[in-house]
Amino acid sequence: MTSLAEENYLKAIYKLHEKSGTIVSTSALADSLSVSAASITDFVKKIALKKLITYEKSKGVKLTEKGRQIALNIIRKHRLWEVWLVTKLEFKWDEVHEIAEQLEHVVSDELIEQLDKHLGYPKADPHGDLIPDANGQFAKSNSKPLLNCNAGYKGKLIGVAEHSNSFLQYLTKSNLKLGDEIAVVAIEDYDKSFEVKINNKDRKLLSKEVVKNLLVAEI
Amino acid sequence: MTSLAEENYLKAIYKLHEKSGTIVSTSALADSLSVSAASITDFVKKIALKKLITYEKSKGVKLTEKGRQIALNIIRKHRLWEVWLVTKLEFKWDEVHEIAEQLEHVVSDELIEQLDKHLGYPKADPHGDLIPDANGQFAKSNSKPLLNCNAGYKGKLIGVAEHSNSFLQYLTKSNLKLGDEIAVVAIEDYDKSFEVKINNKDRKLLSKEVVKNLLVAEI
DNA sequence: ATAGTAATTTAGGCTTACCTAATTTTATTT
DNA sequence: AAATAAAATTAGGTAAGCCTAAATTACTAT
Repeated sequence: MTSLAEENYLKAIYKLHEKSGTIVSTSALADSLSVSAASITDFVKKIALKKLITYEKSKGVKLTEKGRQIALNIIRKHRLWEVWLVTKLEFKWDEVHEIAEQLEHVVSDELIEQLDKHLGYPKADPHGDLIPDANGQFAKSNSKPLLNCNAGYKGKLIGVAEHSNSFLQYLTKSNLKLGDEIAVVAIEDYDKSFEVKINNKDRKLLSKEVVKNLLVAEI
Repeated sequence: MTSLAEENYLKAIYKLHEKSGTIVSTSALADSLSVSAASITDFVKKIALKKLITYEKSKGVKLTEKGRQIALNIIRKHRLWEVWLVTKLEFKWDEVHEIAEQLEHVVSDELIEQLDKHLGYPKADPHGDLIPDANGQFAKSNSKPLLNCNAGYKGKLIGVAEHSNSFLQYLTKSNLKLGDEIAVVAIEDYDKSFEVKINNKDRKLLSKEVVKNLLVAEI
């Protein structure tokens, strides 16, 4: 029904739209999928005929509701597999992406149902990203970047806004993980670096770059 | 490195050779892969150039050691995934084949290592088929078809020689499963049907067709 | 407003893995 | 051994998903 390439295009479009909020350009897609712009134009025309996206010549593409549901299903599968890899197979959070990238394309609704059950119906993946349900519905979340918080704020680290290996490994090295309690002791006005206290114990200095990518919520 | 199609061809050649013991013919492969004979000839020439098989024009193909190792690795992955599906995800033994058929192509040595560990290093899949180790080595097995046993024989059901859904469902319906103790009470000479006793309790009549496909071993 | 640059599309091609129809080779039967 | 049937191969073609190079369209800056 939906080819591997189609699934990857739809997922990429979803993610780029999520990031920018706008119509997705040919070059953004080409970049994200590591495919030439010419190939994108070709492919995009084809899946537009299948009503998975709308395509405005020279402007870009948008997902239709049908395309969006397919993208969300892939994302659901990807995140469930990541949970499995970390909780059952002892992988680290920076080791699961490429494997989940393959597993997400396995086709079987019963498999995903049983996997979800096996994992205890998790709401988020190992990076704190919410897992949409079988209908593409997300739970509500009131997380915000730590950067937006003031001195005195106290909350829990519930996700990261950046998934690069280097960032994830930096956090691991710094002994920061999801669930940790973070209290903002002080904010340096000059460079927006944060002095924080982790789990009421360790004091740490975090750069603006870092706190921008830490997502926190009320305890 | 190895494409999906290549993996499936190598696996099919392995299985056909296992069954027949001979060189594998174009038509047997065409049949098994549901692909035209002409396509088989084409493809077989290509993978012969890659030294995965040897190809004798108009006679058939054989795996090279390299091809055999790839085939065994796919079989290893397939069987490990089947164990996972049955033991962790609560699937029935007649429901796992098509899903494992997809999962077997996921590429990650660490994944398979961790999966193997997670499952407790199983030696056999849910149908009793042995799982080769990472070097393509099988454990020894002394199973034989129940058909080859005499009246008075007592053994354990450790595998099946036929994997069709209808056979597996027949066994399930008959309340026969791996691990059951089977004692041969009598053999009807006329049609080679077996009267057996299961787990020292239920008496059952099994046709020749059935006992041919039940693999037993000493307790 | 127009030149220059960047983004996009068109045109023409390639590879992989398939196909059908025609031909050739091998096996079987009389 | 010749005739027939079955199996395998060759020849020519297709669709999917990619490519480069050239042409076009859109954006930016003076």
